[in-house]
Amino acid sequence: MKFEAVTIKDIAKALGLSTSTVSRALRDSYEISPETKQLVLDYARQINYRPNPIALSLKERRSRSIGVIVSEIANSFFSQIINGIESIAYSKGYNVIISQTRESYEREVINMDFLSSRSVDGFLISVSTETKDFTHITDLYERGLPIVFVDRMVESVDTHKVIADNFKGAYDATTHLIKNGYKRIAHLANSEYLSITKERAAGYRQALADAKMEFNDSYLQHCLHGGMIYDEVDKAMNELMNQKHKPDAIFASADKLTTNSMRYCRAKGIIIPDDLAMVGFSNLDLTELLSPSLSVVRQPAFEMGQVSAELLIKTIESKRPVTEFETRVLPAELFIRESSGKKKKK
Amino acid sequence: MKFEAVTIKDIAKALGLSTSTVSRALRDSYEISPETKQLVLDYARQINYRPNPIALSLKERRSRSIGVIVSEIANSFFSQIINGIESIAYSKGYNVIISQTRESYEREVINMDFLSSRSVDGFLISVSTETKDFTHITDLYERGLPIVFVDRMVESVDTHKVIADNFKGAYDATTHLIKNGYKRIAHLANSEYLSITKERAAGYRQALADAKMEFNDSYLQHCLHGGMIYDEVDKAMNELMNQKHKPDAIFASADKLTTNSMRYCRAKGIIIPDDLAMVGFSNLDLTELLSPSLSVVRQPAFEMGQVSAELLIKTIESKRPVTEFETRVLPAELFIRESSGKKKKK
DNA sequence: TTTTTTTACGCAATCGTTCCCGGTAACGTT
DNA sequence: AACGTTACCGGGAACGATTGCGTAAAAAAA
Repeated sequence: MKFEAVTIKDIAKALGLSTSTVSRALRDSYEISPETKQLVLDYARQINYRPNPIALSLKERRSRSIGVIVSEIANSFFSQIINGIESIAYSKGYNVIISQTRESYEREVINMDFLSSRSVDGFLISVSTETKDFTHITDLYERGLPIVFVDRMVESVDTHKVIADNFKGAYDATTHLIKNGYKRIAHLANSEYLSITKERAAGYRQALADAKMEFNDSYLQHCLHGGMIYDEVDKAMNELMNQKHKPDAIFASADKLTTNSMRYCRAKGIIIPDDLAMVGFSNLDLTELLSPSLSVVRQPAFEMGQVSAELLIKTIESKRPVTEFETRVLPAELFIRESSGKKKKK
Repeated sequence: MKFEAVTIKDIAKALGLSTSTVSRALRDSYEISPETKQLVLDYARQINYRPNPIALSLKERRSRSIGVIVSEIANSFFSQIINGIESIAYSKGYNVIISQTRESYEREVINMDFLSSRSVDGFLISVSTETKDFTHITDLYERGLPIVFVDRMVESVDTHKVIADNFKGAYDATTHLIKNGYKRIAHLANSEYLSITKERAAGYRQALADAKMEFNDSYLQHCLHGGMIYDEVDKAMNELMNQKHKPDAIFASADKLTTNSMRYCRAKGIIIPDDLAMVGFSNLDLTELLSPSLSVVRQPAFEMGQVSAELLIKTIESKRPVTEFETRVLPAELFIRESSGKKKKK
């Protein structure tokens, strides 16, 4: 099936003008007489002329589109980020092309490759949990393609970064558990490769240290795919719960880690918070409907998306190569609900 | 910032050939000698040549991209559909551009307009709850742009449609409530404009009729934005619960209707299922973690996405205008959990 | 050896748009 | 009267790739 669009040539022919004149009239050039302009404009509106963005892209060597690399759009955190990105991008005339890695390094490479060959003008990236080799990113970066990291960044690449205050979020969550009387607080962490994992773990450890509590290495478990796969959470939780001194609280550092560890507790008959308290990093909007309702550290995902899109577009549209980059840290907020209720005396 | 890509001309110049020869060599044309082919191929690989898809789009008058119009990607149902679409589209070399209406007619028009001017080769549409005027769709359809409807379709447009068995899903859900002893079953329905709303309401009414139960008009409440806005659910629930003979069960016909009516019950101290049983159309993957766990009619969203993408791409790539269209109806499955437990005797 | 066929490549048009060059009037300035 | 300005507009190259057509050289057939 084919679908014919109106071009500048059609207007030129119909009006007995040249394409140059029509083009200039449409762009409101000073070299065109007001009458001709009006003529062209009226006719263009009448036949519903739309400039062909593909021809423009070819000519201007830019596509006015940005590529977004996230792990999963089904994850509230990322879908909120995307909403923020779109709100800015659309207002500035940019198209947003979303690509999901599902936490696979391989898919990240393939997708970025695909999008860069589709001539996106820049990337907004939250790297996959598996990614430890960054050459696919640095290659593009070195060829001059603007890149902004959101949430999960690559330290070694010098560009704009937008993150939540992971350290403080983790610190607050852990401190909250401590204040509520929990003594053996475990940390269910994301992939070790991620920047956010390190930052959150640091906040967790600092909170323990400030409360003069000992850090126990066996209370720290990592999940390579951020809890996306139930089995890895199951395994990690078993490691935690099969110890002699099992934890009485868990600080989970990702959305799926949190929900899947709740699933685990359901399956094993572990009562939250009586047997095990729980706080997680999560942007779920159903936390208060869960059983029990879930205490979370919530990141300002929408704003993170907005800020990162603004920074990216600013970089794309900059005339001179950008050399000064900023790292924006947005606050993360702790919401206290039932899952981390005060520890009951036995 | 600019980012120079290597073109076919660079290869031609470097190898002392014409661009035609290079092009043909890359496409493995028979008119190019094996030696020249090898030369070109080797060099192309060496300098990492990628054909410019924008130039191709301009020439071939197609973009190899499809536009997807959904209400919200944060909705599990739609994000699963999108995953299905992407799985097919990427394998066939198509790009997927996602656009959210947030149930706004205005945004639907703007977004479709934007995407069609960006030369998508076809649309996969699930109309917004507000949409009752379809001229923005029929205009494109009449100009020959392939369109496939997913889930929420427009009856009057003759094209491929992919839906779940809404009638049966609703019938099963209602019948299940009846069998569990509920006598006054209300239906919290989506926007009246939607095809799915009518189908589900029909299933609901048929189930009542088959059980020789009376249909009570005051037990049917519509929400124009599919429950996306809490206030409309609050209002509808108040209408239901402030009656003299208030319902003892609710069949909610959308994801957000279900979760927001649970919020309502929480807020009002209504115990589910003791005071009010609940079954909803939902593709949430957290239903078993809710309090109480939620009985749902689940649609095969991923498959719906796959099937619709296949139909769309088949239409796009068809040489002759397509005149035979199909409507694929996929089964919806009822999952029974706590929220619709057997009615307790008072 | 001559003619025909085949092989292997280049030229140029094309897609829709912009923009650098021009060019031509009409008018004003010496 | 001769030249410069200004206002308006058109021709055509360019962006990157494909492709119909033309053609030289080589190979095959006569």
